[in-house]
Amino acid sequence: MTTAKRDTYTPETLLSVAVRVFNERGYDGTSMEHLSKAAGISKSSIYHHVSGKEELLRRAVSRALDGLFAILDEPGAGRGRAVERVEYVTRRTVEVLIAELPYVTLLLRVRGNTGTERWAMERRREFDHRVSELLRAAADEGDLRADVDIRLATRLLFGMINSLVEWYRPHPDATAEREQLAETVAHLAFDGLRTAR
Amino acid sequence: MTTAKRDTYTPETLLSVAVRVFNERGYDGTSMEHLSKAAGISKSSIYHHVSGKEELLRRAVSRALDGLFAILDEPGAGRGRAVERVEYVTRRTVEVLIAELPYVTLLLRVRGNTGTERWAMERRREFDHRVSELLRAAADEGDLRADVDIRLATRLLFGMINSLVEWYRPHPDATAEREQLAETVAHLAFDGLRTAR
DNA sequence: CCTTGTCCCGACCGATCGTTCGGTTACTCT
DNA sequence: AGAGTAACCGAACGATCGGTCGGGACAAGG
Repeated sequence: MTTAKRDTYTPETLLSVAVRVFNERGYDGTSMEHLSKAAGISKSSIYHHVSGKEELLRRAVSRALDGLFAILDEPGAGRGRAVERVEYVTRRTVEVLIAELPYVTLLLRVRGNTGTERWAMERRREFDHRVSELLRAAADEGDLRADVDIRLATRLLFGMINSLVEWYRPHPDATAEREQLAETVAHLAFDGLRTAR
Repeated sequence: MTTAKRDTYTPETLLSVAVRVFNERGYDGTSMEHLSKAAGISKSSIYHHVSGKEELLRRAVSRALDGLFAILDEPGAGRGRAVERVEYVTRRTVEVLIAELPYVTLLLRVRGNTGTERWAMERRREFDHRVSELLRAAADEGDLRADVDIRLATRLLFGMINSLVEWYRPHPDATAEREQLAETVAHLAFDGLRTAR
């Protein structure tokens, strides 16, 4: 079963163009006219492939959310000491965020103006909550500093990771770079910036 | 010289309403109609106080930028070892970010669609660069881990700090809470999350 | 009383928004 | 060749966009 080569748009290829423009101009700042110029087809032709602007948003954030939630089902997130599971999830979150960069970028920027956006925000909160539980478990096992509030630490940790979408621009063919980035993030989060005292 | 009490809007009081709505709906997602409903005056009356939507944005991000740049002129940012200056700027950035939370929030979300937005992004990059130079100096003095790339560390540090705007909601009358938050952020960034090994 | 200026309003402007529609092109299958 | 259909288009829809305009309400000063 081979996928026939197409020189026309599919919902998926159209999505990749749309997400790029959404991230450049913001979702609300992007008109269907902008999308049609970027895709090289007329505005009305877009509606042959997708039902409208909001479906493009829904497809994009769904892809991002699926990638993130899949991390929690991986073996590394479910066995070992909690602190090791947190480190694993941290690293993998960085990797997924990079692998699906434009989609996660869009996810992290939704403001809640539409039903789709509110649904995405809720799912994202759920993911954060699952990781927060892991951090809590690691604290209970004595592997995290006792003087730091867990909810605060969770938010700062995600703040650091999620900020990647604001500045990281991947090199092509640089899987090593990606792994090292994940390593550095985890290293910084758990061991800090300062030299050992 | 006393400021006469007013029961009508000034550009400043109107700004505080506008910024709140901008942050709730996004700048592009906010119409002048939205602002007029939130302010309780008609759409056309807004133009009696400000020249238009973009002036509101410019006033808001200017206020945020002025607060941030003022940190760099404070004595604590200019004397002592570089690593201490960085810690000071980190703490003060958190404090200013909280003190001017809605304005900084708006600043951190501009996408560059208009001239005002691009100007704001450029000024913000300049601030980041100034702090990055401090980190570089601290690394040269041997006070930061040698195995971490400075530009990467700068971005992660700012990512962590700036993420505050996404979740921190200040209590009224909680200056102690604010100082402790700044302390925790600095502590986490420089000493890490893990218990001492 | 009348003027002056501040503050505000409803009505309206041209432009643009997301979306729809009727119809044309171009490829696939028989 | 002819039928069927996926892909696409220009034109237009009602709604809403940011912004303008002429004028009314009201307080202060004469």
